[in-house]
Amino acid sequence: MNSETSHKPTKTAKGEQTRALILDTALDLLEERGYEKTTMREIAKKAGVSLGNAYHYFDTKEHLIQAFYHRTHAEHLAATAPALAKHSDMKNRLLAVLRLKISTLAPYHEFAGVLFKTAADPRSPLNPFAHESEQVRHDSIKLFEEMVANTKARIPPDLRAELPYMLWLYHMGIVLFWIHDTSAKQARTYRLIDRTVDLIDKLISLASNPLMRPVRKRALTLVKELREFA
Amino acid sequence: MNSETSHKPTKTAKGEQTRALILDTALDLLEERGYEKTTMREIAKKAGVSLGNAYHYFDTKEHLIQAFYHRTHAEHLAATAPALAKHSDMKNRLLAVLRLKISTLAPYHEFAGVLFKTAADPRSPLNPFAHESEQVRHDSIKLFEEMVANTKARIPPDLRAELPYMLWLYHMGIVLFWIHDTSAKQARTYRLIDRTVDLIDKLISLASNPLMRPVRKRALTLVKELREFA
DNA sequence: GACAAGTCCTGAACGCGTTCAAATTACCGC
DNA sequence: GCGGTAATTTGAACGCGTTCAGGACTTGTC
Repeated sequence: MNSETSHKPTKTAKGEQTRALILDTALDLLEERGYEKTTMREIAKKAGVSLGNAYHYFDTKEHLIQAFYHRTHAEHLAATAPALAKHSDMKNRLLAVLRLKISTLAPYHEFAGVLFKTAADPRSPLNPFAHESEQVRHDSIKLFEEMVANTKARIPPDLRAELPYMLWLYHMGIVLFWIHDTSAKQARTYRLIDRTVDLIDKLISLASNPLMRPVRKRALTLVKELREFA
Repeated sequence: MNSETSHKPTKTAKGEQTRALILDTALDLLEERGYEKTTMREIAKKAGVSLGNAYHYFDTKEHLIQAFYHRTHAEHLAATAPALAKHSDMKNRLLAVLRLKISTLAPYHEFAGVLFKTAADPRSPLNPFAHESEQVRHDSIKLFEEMVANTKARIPPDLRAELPYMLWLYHMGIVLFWIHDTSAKQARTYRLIDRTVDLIDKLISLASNPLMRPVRKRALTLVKELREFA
């Protein structure tokens, strides 16, 4: 909650306070009613500030979503720590990280559609590859870096180097699936996670086989380019 | 142009005419100025109809995009025919299909961002997995089905059955990359196509190896579920 | 404690997508 | 032709996100 460190700072203490007030009010309303049904006028009114003032702190309505990213990411990170301490093998770690991701996001399922809608727009500052989201993206990838770094499995260095980014991309795919998943309690997403993690584990072993070196090298070059593209 | 067969028909001939007029005007303006800068008022005015009338034929501004889908898909399909006749191996076919996809879409690069933005919203009728887009999606996949069906490479039947859908998904990924690609003439996208097609060709051979059967089975079950989910 | 230089805050106004009741026009059986 | 029904068309109105000129307030300086 108090981790909103990534916005341009206000000049006075009062400003900071107002900003936080608006943001908390906004996130409450957004969670309660969804994105479209929450208006900037409502947010301002409930926060007890003028409409124009809300726009003083948040350039657009979409910018409020950036804060949402930070909040859920922080929650996810916190939830993740004990699980990572408990398991030392990558398969179980990956499983835990992904399940926690979904359970963290669960309250926002209805709202998440808009989130990804705006995120998919290349011109939006919110798209995960945009400059403005670099901080969150980096933090997010870092989680997978640590996951990979501490695992003892025999993984060739070239693969090990790109694996965090690949897993991050994979995790984005899972979230995308979850957004479209209307099954009860998002059961399908959890099932997909179980299956894909299993498969990924197998594929990593496979790709680590010396015989696979040429294909692996080629694929990794590709991933590297993709990563640098962003 | 005359292939807009997928909308609920108007009741009079005049209506059909008006609808076409609005649509053509809209697509012209959208291509010229992009999505946000084109207003419904402008479209109506240039088409010589009232604002309300435009809304009589197109429920929302986004619905105009559906027509865009149809148009570019038809163009792509037409452009694709000679290339498919020329090549009989899958690698070159896939290469041709994808390159033509990008060159067909090229004029709309700026506009395509919004297109995918709305397409990513699970509640939008335009998202490629939605019911309303079933027709276009099906047609689009059909192209890959034919591509796979006519190829003589030794591909196990289980893989062959799912390959069209997998290639379609892959092709969506390429389009997504293209949308974010700001390099001159979208050179990076073309390079990505060259590389990935090459890799995919290798991976298909690999996956066809009898030793790979267990992993392949498992992966294909997953893909099948994914496909049926949509 | 007065002044200046910001910063914070206000609310009216703009243009947009969208809706709707009512007016107009086309169609069809007689 | 004629009337009636239904489709087409209109334009005013609504609520929204966003902008902006200006007022109120804070902070630092002497």
